[in-house]
Amino acid sequence: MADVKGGEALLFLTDEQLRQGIEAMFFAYRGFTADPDRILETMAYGRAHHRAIHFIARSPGTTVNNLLAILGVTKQSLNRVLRTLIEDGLVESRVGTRDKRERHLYLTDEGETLERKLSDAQRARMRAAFRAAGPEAVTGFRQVLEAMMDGDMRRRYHAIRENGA
Amino acid sequence: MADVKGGEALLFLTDEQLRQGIEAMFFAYRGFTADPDRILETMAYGRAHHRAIHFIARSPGTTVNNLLAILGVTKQSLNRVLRTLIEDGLVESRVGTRDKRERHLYLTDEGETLERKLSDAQRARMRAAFRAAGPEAVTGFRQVLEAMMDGDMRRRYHAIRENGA
DNA sequence: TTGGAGTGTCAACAAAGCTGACTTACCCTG
DNA sequence: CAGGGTAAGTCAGCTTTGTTGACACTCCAA
Repeated sequence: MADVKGGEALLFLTDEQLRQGIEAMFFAYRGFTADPDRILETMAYGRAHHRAIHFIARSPGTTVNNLLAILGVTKQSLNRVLRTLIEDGLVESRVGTRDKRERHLYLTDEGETLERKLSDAQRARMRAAFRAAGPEAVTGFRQVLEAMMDGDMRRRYHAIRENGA
Repeated sequence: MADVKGGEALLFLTDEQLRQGIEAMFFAYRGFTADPDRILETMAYGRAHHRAIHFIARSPGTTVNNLLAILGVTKQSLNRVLRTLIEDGLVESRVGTRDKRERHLYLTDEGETLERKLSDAQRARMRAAFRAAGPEAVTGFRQVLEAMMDGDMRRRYHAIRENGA
């Protein structure tokens, strides 16, 4: 393992290579969020609303606490976003049946319409990038991103994959 | 897992695959910024300061206008950040010799010390991710990220690579 | 029945983005 | 050399999205 890597490591782990990776992340993330941002700024919503909508769409019936952990923000911050989405009729909050303290979150039809609009735009860019780079590059892309995550984020990433399939 | 892979080449543009790519970007970006953020929050600086410091370090003598274009923010927003960095003696602003309207930006020794501290942390994570994923994955990672950028960001990305080498 | 967990809310604040309007200094061209 | 445009800086005011801290309510479980 260490031997195999020795020569290659010297080539691709120079500071210059790493810096380029860092800058690639920075510029690519801008592109990644650009399309949804453009849509959102025509309404009274921001990126935070998009994130909430995305993960509610992905795991319908998720609790507030679970969403909190996924998004990594305080409940006060999430609550403000969630409240506007509920007021505007995009998200429905149902009291739990098993545990009535919990609120389970669902998108309404209107919420799903917006979700589709946002994710269509984001997926279109992702699709174009995947297509341009090719399937092998996509595999590598995902491997590096996964390795870049913090441990608990990686766990959540996998949990959602199982859930959302 | 191995036999699934053949089909993956055909299936990698399904909505589910694209969604996983989107979520991978989200969670990975969190990891990407986590280490510098931890360092920055012990001082009076934020992510915006880090970005300015990074690109000044990368292209010493860059002008305010150039930095503006790279970062994609308004001059008012950048100016606030830059002003504190100059006041604190991390960045030096020199009047241009050829064109005296321009200010050329350099890191001071103190600025370079912080830059190194931040970028060491970020590079360490990038290095670990690159090492874990392997050189082929790194190539794919960069191909996909580059394809995800907006056109002018891609141009800047390459311009910096030439500059910074 | 009491303690703790999950949730929601209020208040106050900070970081970092935005627009618009304006000044100062400077370059370049007619 | 005058005028128009460019680079930078600044002031004021606003928005989004994050933060703490304090507190109330509901409900489960020991």
